[in-house]
Amino acid sequence: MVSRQQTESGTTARTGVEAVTKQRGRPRSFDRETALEKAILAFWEHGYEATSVSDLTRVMGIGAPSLYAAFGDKRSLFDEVVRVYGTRYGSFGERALAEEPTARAAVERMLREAAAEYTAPGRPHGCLVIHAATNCTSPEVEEDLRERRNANIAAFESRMKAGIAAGELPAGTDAAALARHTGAIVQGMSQQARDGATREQLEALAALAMAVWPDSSANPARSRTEAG
Amino acid sequence: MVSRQQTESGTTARTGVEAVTKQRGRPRSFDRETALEKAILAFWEHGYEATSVSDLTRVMGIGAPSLYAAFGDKRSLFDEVVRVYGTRYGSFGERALAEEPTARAAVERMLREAAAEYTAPGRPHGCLVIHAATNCTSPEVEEDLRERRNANIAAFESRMKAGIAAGELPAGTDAAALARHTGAIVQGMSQQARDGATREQLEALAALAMAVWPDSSANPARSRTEAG
DNA sequence: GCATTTGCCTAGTGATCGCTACAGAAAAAA
DNA sequence: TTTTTTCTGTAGCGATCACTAGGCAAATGC
Repeated sequence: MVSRQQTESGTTARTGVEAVTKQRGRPRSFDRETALEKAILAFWEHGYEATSVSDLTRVMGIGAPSLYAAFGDKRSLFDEVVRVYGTRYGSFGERALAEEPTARAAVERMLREAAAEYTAPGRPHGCLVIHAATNCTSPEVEEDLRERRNANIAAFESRMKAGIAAGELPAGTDAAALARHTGAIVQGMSQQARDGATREQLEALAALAMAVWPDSSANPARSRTEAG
Repeated sequence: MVSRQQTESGTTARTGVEAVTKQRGRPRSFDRETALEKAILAFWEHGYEATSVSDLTRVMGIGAPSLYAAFGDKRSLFDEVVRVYGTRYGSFGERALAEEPTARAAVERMLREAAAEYTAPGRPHGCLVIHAATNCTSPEVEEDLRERRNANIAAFESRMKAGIAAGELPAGTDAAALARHTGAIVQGMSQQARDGATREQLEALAALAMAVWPDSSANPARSRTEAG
């Protein structure tokens, strides 16, 4: 009765085969997935506290009781929003870390993609995880996203340590500092995307930031028109 | 009758000589400056929206009517808080830019001091201007601090351009990108200070970030225990 | 058809928001 | 002292907050 409401109704897995059983009562008059996407955009743009339930019902196109029946309370809706956001919009970092052959290539790709993602047209700028729960009345929400941010930095560090172990980075490389630096660049890029920076400006920033890597070439701060 | 209430009462400048004229009515029962400092700390820690007027009256130790009589409404109190914060806590950047002989030395000092300021004990961590007005219901407050952040980046850029003109930086240096990069580092440091980073961690991050400068030495990402 | 189940809509809950009217209290001016 | 001026405390304003009770609507099961 409780958890049932928050899952997509109409499908049940039975004996390994997905069987569609007709729901008994009145069917939902809205599409849960598109309503969730609207909620993602609203929370993304205005943050957890500044997005009221009446804001949500307006942009989702449903009444408050429908929202509570389908998603639980505001907090659990936000939790789902953060989870889906992570897989739908915030996974480029993990993907780069997992797919690129070196830590350096992974971070370079991540920063380049961040410049594009954080300024993508038709979406709120910047990163939801970085901005949606700052200055919250309820500390739990704030703490939840804080842990995600710190987990990201920890993931950077472990990837860099793997790079050191693999010999792709010098043995003396300070993985923790490099990871924190990468996190600061990502967070700073997200902030500046919110503050109106363009994709090109963020790309230049990111390219410059790559100069801190041990095997970088000299004179990175030269303009691209001169240095190529 | 309107602006009078918001200034410190009891002193009036007359014919160039500061004359203390006794106030006519009942004197204020609290010290306006210490109450303002409490408000600074409250807004600094929780941000504009998450700090309610009742929060303010509690930490300031005064009633709501006294607050409104002495500081105007919540918005104008926040404006004063931001202004005083800027001179009291947020001026280390300007000072470094103005006092250091080179742009590079100025940024290096600014980042080093930021690591200390953003983690100073007994105060909220991070920067009020960066964090206190994200996700606001009223866009004006958000825009006000956004303009301050962008003005800071513009100040970085003009200092770097001056450095190029003075010959202390290579002529091809991309001042705009370097300024945005510096802004990203500062904003990232502030975010990480809020997320629990220590002063030492931020100092390592800042030292690493200085490697993007044209005249930096090689292999900056090495640990200090090995390289220094 | 009828009963059951489930979702939607109206209308509201108590709590808190920013803010203020009003009366009493404390000072100087008369 | 009395009057005038200003501040303080109580008490409450309308608006909005997150949230929900209750009745109706729309589907299936019989």
